[in-house]
Amino acid sequence: MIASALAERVLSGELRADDRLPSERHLAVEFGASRQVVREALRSLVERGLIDVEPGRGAYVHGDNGPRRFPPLDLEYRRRGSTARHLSEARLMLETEAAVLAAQHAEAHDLAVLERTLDRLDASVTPLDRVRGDLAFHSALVAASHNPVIETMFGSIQGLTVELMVRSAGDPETVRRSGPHHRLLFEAIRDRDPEAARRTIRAHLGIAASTYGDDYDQSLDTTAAHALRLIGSGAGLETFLRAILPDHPGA
Amino acid sequence: MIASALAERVLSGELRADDRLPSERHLAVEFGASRQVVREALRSLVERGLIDVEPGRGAYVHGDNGPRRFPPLDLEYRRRGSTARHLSEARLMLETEAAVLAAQHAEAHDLAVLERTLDRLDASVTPLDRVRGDLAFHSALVAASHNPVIETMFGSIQGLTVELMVRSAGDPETVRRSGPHHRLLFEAIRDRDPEAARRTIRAHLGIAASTYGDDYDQSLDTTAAHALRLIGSGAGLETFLRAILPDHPGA
DNA sequence: TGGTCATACCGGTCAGACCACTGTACAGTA
DNA sequence: TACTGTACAGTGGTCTGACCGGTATGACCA
Repeated sequence: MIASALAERVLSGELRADDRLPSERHLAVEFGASRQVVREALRSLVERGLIDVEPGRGAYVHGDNGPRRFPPLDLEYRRRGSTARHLSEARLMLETEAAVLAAQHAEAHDLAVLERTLDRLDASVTPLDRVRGDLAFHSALVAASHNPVIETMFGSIQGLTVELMVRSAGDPETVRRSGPHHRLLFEAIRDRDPEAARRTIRAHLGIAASTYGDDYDQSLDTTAAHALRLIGSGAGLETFLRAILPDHPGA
Repeated sequence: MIASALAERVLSGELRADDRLPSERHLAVEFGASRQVVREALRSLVERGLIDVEPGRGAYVHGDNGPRRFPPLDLEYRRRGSTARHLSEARLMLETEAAVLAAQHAEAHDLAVLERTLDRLDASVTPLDRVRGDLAFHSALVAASHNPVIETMFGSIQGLTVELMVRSAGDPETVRRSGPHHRLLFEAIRDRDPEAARRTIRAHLGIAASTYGDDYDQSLDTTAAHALRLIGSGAGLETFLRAILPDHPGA
């Protein structure tokens, strides 16, 4: 009840991004409840991404400033028995559409970001760098589509996408063959050539999919375990993932 | 901390669907914390959909039985300023891919469900019936893709899709022109013809997109308001939505 | 004017108590 | 012996009051 009422304040615009909510003690008085109940309600709102709570300062409506986290759906996908094939199919769908739209809608700022991520990717040395750079490039590509629905859907697979990228980054042959696609993709978008963009992204992700072999129709957990073996990393995937997506809730 | 530890138990399979969690008092002892802190952690898990809490009985791991709700992302899409165009583009992307995959992977059960929803759609009389039937058909189509990632993404726009469908259902010309596509789509899938499936779904959704006119690049809120005017419904969209998706959290 | 300290307020947590609900076991009655 | 009702243990839901560490502001002093 309290959670719903407060959520309504946020959703209705009564409270705006970065606004401070009344204190727990004030809310307890206002709703005629104990502070504990208020805290539980606030916890719900935190979990829904509507607010952020800062100890000693108060609770604030989640800001529109800075990079917004995408609602990750790793859990949902895992629980539905998704395989590497399912994920790859979905990723191909998203990035193909995004590339085509980017070739139509990308603005100067988008191109600058894309080029910057390209430079960074070219300068990558370690697998961690390469995965970071790869993710940045593909995220910039999807952002250049200027379709927030598609972007959000891509964000929902971001953590799992990192696992795919770990796999690709661990195979030198894959890196060698698919590497040039990044630049070609950028050029297709810069030159407003949707068909070239489509062909390039499909070729690019097709190569990544070919690294799977017997794992392609295995569950995502199996896939992730093998990914780290490929890059010979001593750390667990969780640690690796945190290095790349610090805000990502544990999968 | 406690929330993470418990989530891990659920995700690791240590606790399975419908298993009962230890009581709050037991968890408080186990984690050396107060019951209040345990309750807040449990509230987080509830909000994440991992568990259900039943007063007087205890907390249970969310069951795998019965129809699973898709995590709706209406709020996220609205807050990112999505328009009817963005939603339509994403929907076209999802359903095109789903139709192609369905033509490759649909099984006898899928075809039976599709045909049943077709019959129901043909028998529709009121706008409510038509929207219900339309949603059922398109959901069955996406399910026939046998890709849980794509299905989940489609589910994330389900509430907003209903709003699109309300719009189409309110225009007799749109209903007349796009109606036959449903049967054609079914036949393409039955006959294992991905290209026909692709063409048909694109034509089908293209007609729906043409009902927008000036609203196409307006925010989704504007679009929804106009939708109900088209069908001359006395009820608000919220009521209409609830009649179709009873479990849908308020948008 | 800048630095330090005190105070008010913030969220985080604890302990203990009480309430309504749920389920099981046992006693009483037909 | 079988059925029904009651009591009790256990459940989650909530309240009250207290204490802790962190934050921010204002007052005072050098």
